[in-house]
Amino acid sequence: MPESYRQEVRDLALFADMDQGHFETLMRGSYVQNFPPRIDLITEGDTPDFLHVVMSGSVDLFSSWNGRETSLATVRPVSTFILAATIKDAPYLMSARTLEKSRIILLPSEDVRNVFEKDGAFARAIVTELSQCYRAVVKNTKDLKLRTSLERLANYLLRQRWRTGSDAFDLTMEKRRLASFLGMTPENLSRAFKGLEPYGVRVHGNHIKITDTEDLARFAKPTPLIDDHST
Amino acid sequence: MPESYRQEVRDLALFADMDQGHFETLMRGSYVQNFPPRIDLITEGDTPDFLHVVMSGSVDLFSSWNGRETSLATVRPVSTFILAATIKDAPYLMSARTLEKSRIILLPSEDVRNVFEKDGAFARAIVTELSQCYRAVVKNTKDLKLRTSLERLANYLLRQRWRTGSDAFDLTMEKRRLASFLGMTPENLSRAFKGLEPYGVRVHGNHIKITDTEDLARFAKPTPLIDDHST
DNA sequence: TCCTTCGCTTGATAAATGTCAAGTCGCCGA
DNA sequence: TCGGCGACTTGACATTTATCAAGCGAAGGA
Repeated sequence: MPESYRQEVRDLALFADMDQGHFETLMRGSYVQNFPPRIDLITEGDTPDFLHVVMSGSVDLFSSWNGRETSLATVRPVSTFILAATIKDAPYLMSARTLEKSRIILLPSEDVRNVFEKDGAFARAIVTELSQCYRAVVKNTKDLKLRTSLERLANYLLRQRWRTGSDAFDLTMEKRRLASFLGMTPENLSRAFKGLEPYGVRVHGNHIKITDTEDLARFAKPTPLIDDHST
Repeated sequence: MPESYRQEVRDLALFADMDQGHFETLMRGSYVQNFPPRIDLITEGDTPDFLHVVMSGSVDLFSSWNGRETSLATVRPVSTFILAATIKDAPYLMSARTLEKSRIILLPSEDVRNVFEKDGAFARAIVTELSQCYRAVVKNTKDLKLRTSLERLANYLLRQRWRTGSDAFDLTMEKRRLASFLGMTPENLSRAFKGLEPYGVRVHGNHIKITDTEDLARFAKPTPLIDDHST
């Protein structure tokens, strides 16, 4: 087994405090794999084989029903996905595909469950991770149910501004995926960008410039209870 | 401290396997309280004082933003709420109010966190509970983003049919709250019920009768990946 | 360089959903 | 028994959002 990624995994909050022997057990069955862009990693409804850890690149979590599809989240390094399904040994609720070239570590689900049963520190780390995920989804639900698409876009842009620390930034995903993530069509997103021009939003391709943050915020009315993704 | 509710709590999956001494610690600071209907229990944005356990009655979890309000979930006996906020010691993302007369046990958040840090079995039980909650919210998000309001109502009715095991049942909440829960206005819900008549849905007050399940299911296209709330 | 492809935009239109106002109905207390 | 309140319904209308079709324009391959 290559040593190259052992330390990267060990440094993750999820694995940092666990027993060394248990960690070895996990690593023994694990492997790392490089995927090209647009490769399907998992399909919703399947049973978890591996816990996935994204080391580089990015992964789209999405779901389909009745011919429709929606993007639910983007996983960026370094974090895991499908943790809940792995622990419960329940079917995936979302599908996953790489967005770009990605390096992903695979930990056999059964090993993860076995170690989880024995290792209290690991269980506590999982609680922390799951709490974070749970709260993120709740915030997303509030965003969807309480705001119009224009308001969702405005707040999304303010979050990006906060994340990058700059009034000018590039969108981190295609507009079509952003539209899906925000729960609207690409056409509607295009018009929503236009609709935010009066509030000081300039768009050139995927480059965004916010010329009047105060004005945009007055419209968007951001709140940490929806828009602060760190707590 | 009254012994009356000790065993009820101990029997909950969340507390069943934990160390006896730790359980005593939790119970020492706890108390039970009876609330009338429509009483506010917690307000979003506040910091968790107590983990709440609903022993009887029911509690509405909701959220407000910019003068709008939406119902996110109903908590029924016996289960807890605001577990994630308690563990993370982060602000509540939802408000809670009793829907009916309710008996609720309150466990000081700090005690919960202290025991969580020491007790692996408790941590594992929390993981199980949080996984369940997380997956429930993801399913709800898929319901919201992939379905129209008519489809959401149709699938809701099929879930109720499944839950009660009968083609005829009463709605468990006011229509206005059901509308809010399903992400629509009361007016729209009223029309949606009408829109499902051709598929064999009869409504009299809050009594529902499904005369042609096959037909309704053909329209609703339920899937366990959204509608099975047990996994 | 030219051509194709694909994502994006735009316009016209349709469908879904929300808003406002007025009514109906049933329940509960005086 | 009689109001009166509140939830629900209904109709008319406005707004939001989706759909369909056409066109634009940048990126990449022949």
